Amino acid sequence: MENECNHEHQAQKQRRGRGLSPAKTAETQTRIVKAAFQLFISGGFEGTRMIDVAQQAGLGKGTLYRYYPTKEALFEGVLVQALGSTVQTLQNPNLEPTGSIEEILRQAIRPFMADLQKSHKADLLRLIITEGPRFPSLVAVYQRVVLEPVLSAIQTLAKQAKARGEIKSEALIEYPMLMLSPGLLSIIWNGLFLDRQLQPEALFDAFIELIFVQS
Amino acid sequence: MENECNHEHQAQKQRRGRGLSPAKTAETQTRIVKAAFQLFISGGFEGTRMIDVAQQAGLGKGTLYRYYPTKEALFEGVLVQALGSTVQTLQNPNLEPTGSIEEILRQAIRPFMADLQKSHKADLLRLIITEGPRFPSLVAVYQRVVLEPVLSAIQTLAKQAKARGEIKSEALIEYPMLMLSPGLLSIIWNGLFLDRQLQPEALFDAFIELIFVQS
Amino acid sequence: MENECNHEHQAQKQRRGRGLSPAKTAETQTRIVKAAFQLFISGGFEGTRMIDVAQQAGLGKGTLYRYYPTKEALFEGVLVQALGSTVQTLQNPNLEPTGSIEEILRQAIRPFMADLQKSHKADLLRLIITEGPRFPSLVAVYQRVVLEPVLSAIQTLAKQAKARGEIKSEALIEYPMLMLSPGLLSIIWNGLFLDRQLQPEALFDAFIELIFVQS
Amino acid sequence: MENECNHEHQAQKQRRGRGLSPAKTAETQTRIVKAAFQLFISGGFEGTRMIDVAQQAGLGKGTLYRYYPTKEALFEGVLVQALGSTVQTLQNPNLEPTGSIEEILRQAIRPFMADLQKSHKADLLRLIITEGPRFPSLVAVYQRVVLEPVLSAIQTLAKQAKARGEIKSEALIEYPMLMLSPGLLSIIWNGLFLDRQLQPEALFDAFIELIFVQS
DNA sequence: GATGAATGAGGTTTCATTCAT
DNA sequence: GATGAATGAAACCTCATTCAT
Repeated sequence: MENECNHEHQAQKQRRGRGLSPAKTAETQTRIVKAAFQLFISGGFEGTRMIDVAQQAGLGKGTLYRYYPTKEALFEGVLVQALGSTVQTLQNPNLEPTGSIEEILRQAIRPFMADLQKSHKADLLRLIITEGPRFPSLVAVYQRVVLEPVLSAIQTLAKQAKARGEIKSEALIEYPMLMLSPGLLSIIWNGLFLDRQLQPEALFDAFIELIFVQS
Repeated sequence: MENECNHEHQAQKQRRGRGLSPAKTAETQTRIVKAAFQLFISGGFEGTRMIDVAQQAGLGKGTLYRYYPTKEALFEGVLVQALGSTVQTLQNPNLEPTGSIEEILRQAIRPFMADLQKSHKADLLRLIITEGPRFPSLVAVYQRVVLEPVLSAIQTLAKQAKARGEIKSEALIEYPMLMLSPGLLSIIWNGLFLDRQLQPEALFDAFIELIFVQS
Repeated sequence: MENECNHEHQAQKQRRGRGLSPAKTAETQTRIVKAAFQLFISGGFEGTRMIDVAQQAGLGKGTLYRYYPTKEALFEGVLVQALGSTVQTLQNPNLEPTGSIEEILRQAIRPFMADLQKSHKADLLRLIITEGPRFPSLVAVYQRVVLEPVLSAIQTLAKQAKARGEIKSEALIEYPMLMLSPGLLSIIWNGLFLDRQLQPEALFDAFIELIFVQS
Repeated sequence: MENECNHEHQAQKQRRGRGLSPAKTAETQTRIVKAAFQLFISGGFEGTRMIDVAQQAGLGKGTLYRYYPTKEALFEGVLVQALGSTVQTLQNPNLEPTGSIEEILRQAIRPFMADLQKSHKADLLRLIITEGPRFPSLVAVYQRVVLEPVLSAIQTLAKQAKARGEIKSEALIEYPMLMLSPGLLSIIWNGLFLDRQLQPEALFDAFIELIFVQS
């Protein structure tokens, strides 16, 4: 009753106070990352000004630079942070070996597709795609911690499917990334054609159907 | 103060036309577009300076501005021009109705895939993807003159395939863009992972195989 | 919340005084001055950051500002302090009236020259020379407490020398600062040409020799 | 009578025009160097803002950067230019071998001393002294093109004087820079004690008198 | 017609200083 | 008393754009 949401108010209201606080640091960090991610998403790297990030986070410019020494560092920091949650998602293998490979694929990948939109993974990916050439190290990290594991898993499944005869072609063994192409397509598509969005799950379902629903 | 040398711009070249030497102009245009395209490809919109375009084209900055009044205009002009050749490619339907849909698809789309790399269509697409949000009108043009016709054609083929029983699923009818996802994947992939390039045709072949080579 | 420990600042040390532990304070002062002097020497006024001074002194920025309210105050405080030891050195007149003026000059000034390097007087002088225009009050103090007394003493000696016939010229009476020029030269020289240092004493000796070893 | 100082007016009046001119470039260059030198003299390197230089020169910031890509480059450029005139002065040896070494020294060095003030050589020297540590390359140039030749010449004269018996001491042979110390003293002195300026020539005369007028 | 010198808004970054804890 | 997170004025530098020649 008294003022339980006291600090929340302050965060919103752009507190002019400059005091220190033992745990405020973490909150400031969070505010920065959140603001920066949002702005980088909509404006890209070049299109985002440091002062906008600061204002969006309710901070002064200088504060930003206490946490990230350059705009590049901010960008990388934000993306690496965002990448962390992606990796966490991936670490829920959740692969029940019961059922056909088709089932397993659906179970394993579809949730990720569905998650692309709800979480900001699609935005993250779009950012990496768009700004990748400027941040090769970021791309390398992404490749190592996200892409390679996923491709390996898909390849393994593809081999099983081939072994079990559920798939005739070896194409998926050689090009496991094909399985991700519907997701990629939806990300790019939705980034360009704002008035005609595609559901990644729907696209993925269609893709699976195309592959398996034959005979 | 007086204006007696009104026709001074004619003096340079042939007397006939009133405009600036049309041949020279066209060549300069070409040089600009070529230089700008190349630079936009490697540096993106923000990363390309007008003076670099001018120098690359062997011109002065002022001259560049005679042809394109702003950097935006230059970018759009360049992309629209590049788009033109894409459209030309598309207008060779070349669809021989003989053979299975699979054959037709291969015949129709695979050359385009193979062409992605050789011509600079992949680069063009990457540019549109990257800078699209900043140039919505460009995206609209691309959608209208390239994407829609292609998707329509694919859809038509997909309907035929379904009708003929060559494909069981209706997925491709609803989501014809799926047929383009291997190409898109290779474009994005090659833009990010410079040390492990994917051949669009190979990816497309694998995709077709995955769909059709069943049981 | 409660305030019963109003005297908490006493608790740290002896009960008697009310002020902040005087010993601690003095030590902190010393640390600050030492750190700041060192940094001002190598970086000049503009080139020295307050945070570096604080860190070098093992303090927080805020603490630094408790002792010196501005960077200017710190600079002046440091230099005035350093000036103090110079003055002390000067107050050992040590002028034994026995022997020639040449002897007395050597005895009186040479130790000071030799001291220039060992102590940081050369650095101090260089700082005053370099930053003087920004701190006129400092220069005035230096002029009053160091320069004038020294010049007076030299002048007195020069008059004696003239009276005794040890020097023919009256130049040194009118321009007593000439006697300091070898020291100044070495300070400036050593500040510029780090790889070819000059010993102030050697230069001073040469100067004296030049003046007196004639006939 | 008509308007002979026509262009001078424009220079003063901060011409807003942006036009190009084949020879205006040199004038702009001159304006920049002049303005920058003046400001660097009074404010030092750190104390001079690029925008002030631009305004003082009647130019926009950007124009400054067309001519000098960084503040450091501007500083070095200005000093090197100023150094040029110093070197020119030195190249009038003007040493008439008639008369005593004392005469020659007076003839050779005194004009330079007298020139220190009138031209801006004293200011130049003060700048080099003050900012030297930040611009070692500049110091090296100065050492090579100005200092070494001068010291060599002095040394040669000192040897002659010794050989002729005009000087008993070898001090000047080993430390030829002593001959410059009165000049240096006056430069430093005048920079610090604005209300009690010393004439370099007077100081130099006194110095010479001290050395030669003996017995 | 072509040119490039000139411009200045706008962006990044630094750092002296404050003050809540 | 001490601390360092927060602040924002101010400095450097870039580059799209203009226009006199």
